[in-house]
Amino acid sequence: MIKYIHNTYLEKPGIEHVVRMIYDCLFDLYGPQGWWPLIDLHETSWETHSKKNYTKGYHPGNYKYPQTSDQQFEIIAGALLTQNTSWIQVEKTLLNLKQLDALSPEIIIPLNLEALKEAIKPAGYYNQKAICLKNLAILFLELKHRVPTREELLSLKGIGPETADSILLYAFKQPFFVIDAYTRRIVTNLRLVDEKANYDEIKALFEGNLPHNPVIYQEYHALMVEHAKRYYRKKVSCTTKCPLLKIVPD
DNA sequence: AACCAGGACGTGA
DNA sequence: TCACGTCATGGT
Repeated sequence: MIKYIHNTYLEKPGIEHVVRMIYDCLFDLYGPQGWWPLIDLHETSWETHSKKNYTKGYHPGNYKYPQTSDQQFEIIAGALLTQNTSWIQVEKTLLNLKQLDALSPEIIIPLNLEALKEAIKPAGYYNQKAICLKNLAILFLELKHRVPTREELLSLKGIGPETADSILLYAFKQPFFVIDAYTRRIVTNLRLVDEKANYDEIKALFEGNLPHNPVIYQEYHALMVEHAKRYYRKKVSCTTKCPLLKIVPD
């Protein structure tokens, strides 16, 4: 008996196995990624990090972050700032904000808008991002340590599905899988979804075939980014050499 | 010197 | 719904 389902990936047998195998393969290749990066981690946490993979800001194998309210807000800010922007530019902006002592919502909200825009400049789109960052700060305080709903985040102008999921997954450790441009390129190249699949369809591919575990979601997403940086750059991309092609059917 | 980077939004078809 | 232009800085 044949089930008719719109999404092509559901027509393929064993998709759950494929999704989990990709994770195992990437983890074997690259190891834990230590997302979300934070601009300065406590010195005491150094020993608990696997030193050899450690890059500034990342904390591979350590899933206890964020530990403070300010770290939580730093992740939220980073998720917004990195929209269509490389992380190096986001780091500059985060350091600018830190210099203004503005990496906390209480300071950002009353901060002079022009000063905020100036700090955000390295990350681009500074006019929109400055407004949005203030609105995020306001929402964050209104929450009073409650976890926001996805709808609350999406209701803010400038917060789309990926940023909302990033905030929920990395700042609040909720099981919302993040789909970014890299992840899209990989799963379409592997023919796991149709090329014109929308955000929610790709999201469902992962959420529907993995344990609803935020640690797995975090690691998986970060691994996809690392992998894509090696095989799926827009220029000089070598998608035909992607090692995952060997373990995926077809 | 174009092209791209861990997107989102407004518009018109 | 969906394709397309726009937002903007700084790397390669």
